Amino acid sequence: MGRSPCCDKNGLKKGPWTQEEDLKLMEYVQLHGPGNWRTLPKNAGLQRCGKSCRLRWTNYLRPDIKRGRFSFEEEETIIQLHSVVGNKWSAIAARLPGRTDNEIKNYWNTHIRKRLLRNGIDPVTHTPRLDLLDMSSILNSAQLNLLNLQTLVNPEVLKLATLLASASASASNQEKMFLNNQMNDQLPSTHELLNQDSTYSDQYLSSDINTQNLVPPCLPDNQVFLPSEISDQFFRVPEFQPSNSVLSTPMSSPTPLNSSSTFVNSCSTDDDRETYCTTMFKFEIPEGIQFDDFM
DNA sequence: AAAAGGTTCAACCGCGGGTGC
DNA sequence: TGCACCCGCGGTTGAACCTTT
Repeated sequence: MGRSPCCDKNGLKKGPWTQEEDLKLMEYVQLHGPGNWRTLPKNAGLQRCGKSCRLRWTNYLRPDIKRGRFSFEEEETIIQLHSVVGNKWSAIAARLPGRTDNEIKNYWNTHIRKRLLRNGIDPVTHTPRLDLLDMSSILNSAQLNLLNLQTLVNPEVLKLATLLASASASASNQEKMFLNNQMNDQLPSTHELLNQDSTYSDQYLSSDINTQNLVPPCLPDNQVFLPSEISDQFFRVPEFQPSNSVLSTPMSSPTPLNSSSTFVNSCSTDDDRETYCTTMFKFEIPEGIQFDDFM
């Protein structure tokens, strides 16, 4: 015997709710409390199925729902939690008072996910997108355009590229698989990539910026990337510090002038956020890198 | 001014876990 | 133990709205 439908579809209304329906639902729930969604529509005089009523109540009519823009803090919380629990919207919503899972899911799909993709971060794994890293094409084009190199890649992404390139040149297939697994384990998370203002981002955002300063601080100048140098020093994972994070709510924490946090705290629009995040993921190839040595 | 394309988000759908009989 | 039902979750849809050409 198959599962019976949640409600009799015949004669039941679908689509947007009217003010009158909202009123009926709110009055009923205020009197009897939420629950018993199957019998609620009939008792409340609504031509809707229970599911539709529950959804309308939990996502829209509930009195404790917070409407309006997501704050930087909320956005940051969503990214952090998503990196841990994935698409568990209800779990994320539980940590954001007044926000519904549906609202968070929509916000993720329409705003955050796109921004991560634009910044070269896989929104599922929260790591740099390896599918975008066609190493040979990146490095070949780098070689061809060495004199006019303004590649815009996150330093972590470049490290990956150079590591993979050097590994490809010398490693067996098994070694390559091992290397890939190791790197997946050691890659910094999305939040960490967006949260490195205490390391390289300050340099990138400072007014006296120059090419030499753009060398990622965890890599020595003129360093040649070789398989033997795959070590923790290249994957220094910064300690999570919410107060310094990229997406902190304005005025959330006092920070020094010229810091990235100060910059972010001045962000008030989506454009500001986008500009900031884009800046975070830009850098130039340092002059000292010897491409020939690992090609 | 109008058409086309893009974006947003409320609402729907199907599935699965939990529970009671 | 198995079935029916309730409820909640995550994925998807489509209408409304906005932006671009």
